[in-house]
Amino acid sequence: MADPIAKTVKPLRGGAARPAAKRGTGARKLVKAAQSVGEAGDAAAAEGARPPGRRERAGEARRAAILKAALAVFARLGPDGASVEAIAQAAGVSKPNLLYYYPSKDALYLAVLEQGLALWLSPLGRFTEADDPAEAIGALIAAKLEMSRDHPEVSRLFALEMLRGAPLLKPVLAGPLKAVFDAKCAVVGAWVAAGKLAAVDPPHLIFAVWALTQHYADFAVQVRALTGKTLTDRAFMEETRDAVTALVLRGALP
Amino acid sequence: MADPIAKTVKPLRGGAARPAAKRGTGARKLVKAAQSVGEAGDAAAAEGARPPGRRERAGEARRAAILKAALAVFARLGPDGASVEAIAQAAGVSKPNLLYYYPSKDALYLAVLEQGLALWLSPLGRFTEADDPAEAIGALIAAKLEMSRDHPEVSRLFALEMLRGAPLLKPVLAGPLKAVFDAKCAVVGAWVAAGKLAAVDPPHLIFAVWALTQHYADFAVQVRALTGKTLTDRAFMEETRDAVTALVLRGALP
DNA sequence: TCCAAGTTTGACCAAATGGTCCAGATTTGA
DNA sequence: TCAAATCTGGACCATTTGGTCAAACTTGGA
Repeated sequence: MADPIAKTVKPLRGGAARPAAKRGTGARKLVKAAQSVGEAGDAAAAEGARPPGRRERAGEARRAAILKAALAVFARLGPDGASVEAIAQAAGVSKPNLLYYYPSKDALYLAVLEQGLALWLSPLGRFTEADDPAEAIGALIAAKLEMSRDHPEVSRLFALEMLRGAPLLKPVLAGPLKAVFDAKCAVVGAWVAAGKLAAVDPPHLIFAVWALTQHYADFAVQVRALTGKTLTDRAFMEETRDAVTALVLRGALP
Repeated sequence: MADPIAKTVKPLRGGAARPAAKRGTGARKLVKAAQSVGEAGDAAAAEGARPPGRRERAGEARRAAILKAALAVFARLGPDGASVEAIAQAAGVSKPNLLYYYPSKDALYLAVLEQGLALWLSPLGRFTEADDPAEAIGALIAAKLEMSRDHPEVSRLFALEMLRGAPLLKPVLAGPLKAVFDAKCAVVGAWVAAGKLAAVDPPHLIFAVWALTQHYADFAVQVRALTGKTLTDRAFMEETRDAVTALVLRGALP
């Protein structure tokens, strides 16, 4: 895939009308998705609020199945290694049918990325200066680790994007993510100033939490090879959470 | 690339003799490379110790150029996204010429991996029970961070491999790496038992060092987007080293 | 100088793959 | 019940790409 964005923007082919799915294009779409993280779900309710017929529901299910399969395949093989055919097969759908719902591989990839974005960003939730640092940081670590356990493919997908140099994500990083990041850095800074935290460097503290928690998803194979355990193992999950939390808190508390 | 190993093992084509380059095949090769990490360099000296003529040297240079270009391209685009043509171009060589030195894309990929392996494994150097924990851990962190600064592509390449599920590396992980890992865990365990270290969980401590240091190479785009800095920035490098070291040591020392 | 071995490349080939067409099946709404 | 709208998938196409071939070009040594 050369330039996902450029190829995605193209005239619709003449035939039958397509299910409404492409609002916004390329990276802009991702930024928009990222910004609406905290907002209310955009489910029905908005415009044409007619009850979904059997057909519509089936279509939505198919679309979801495709998206799910695509996430799995993209996260494992990467956007280049994954073939449309393979994704279609994994979703139990014919290739042309997949292309009916998502007009191109790039569009599909973008959709997968978009879908994962909210989930990916969510753990850096809303903790404020007023919160207790130990509790807030502990909660963040727990949330990120659960994310690594329950949605490792999402973590891997974004890791993959980072490794490629984040061609699609850069706007998100520089925009919405930076905004949240700066805000959280400020909170940490305030904690430090208030003497609630040792003199840690806020950005590095946040990087540390990310790195420590994502490691168990992105490098799961290595972790498994070396310890024989996975986060799905209840005991290992708790052990990991305790170890990471202890490390960070002991390192950050006064 | 479906199965790098299977495709690599194939009869040499009938024509001219190939430069001796393929000893061992596929994953076995990688394990061998990993095992010989500490050993002396296998430069000349061995068999035919005649002085290298101009031609031979030129060939070796070309081979090195190809390997270097391949590392860069593979690390950025992944083994599937990288085309032989692109690598050849980056190396300033024609495609058939590249294929002359490395009989297939898979073989080249394997060679790149093999080359990086020693470097990748080396930082987990030789620290023993007798060493001072703070010093040893500090040195490890420093070494890994330098690695992230000076050879980020290597780090990314291996991260990529992990994300794909380490099809080629699994034997290395389960073999040589696990051996070193277990040994180092034992050392950490001994430190804990001797009261030189708090009651940390050895595997998680090591994972922590890996995760914290590799993050700055693998997620360099994100770090740059959020802080505007890179490890190549001297001040940022030191700041990072201090932050990571402080975090780990404060978390691990009694 | 001449030759055999090694090196380089333009032209080509076959497979894989993203994407298109179209004809037929299925729903939906009137 | 019927026509319009929407789905579905087999056949097909163009491009990309890993890899091959044969012919031309270097180079080191007898």
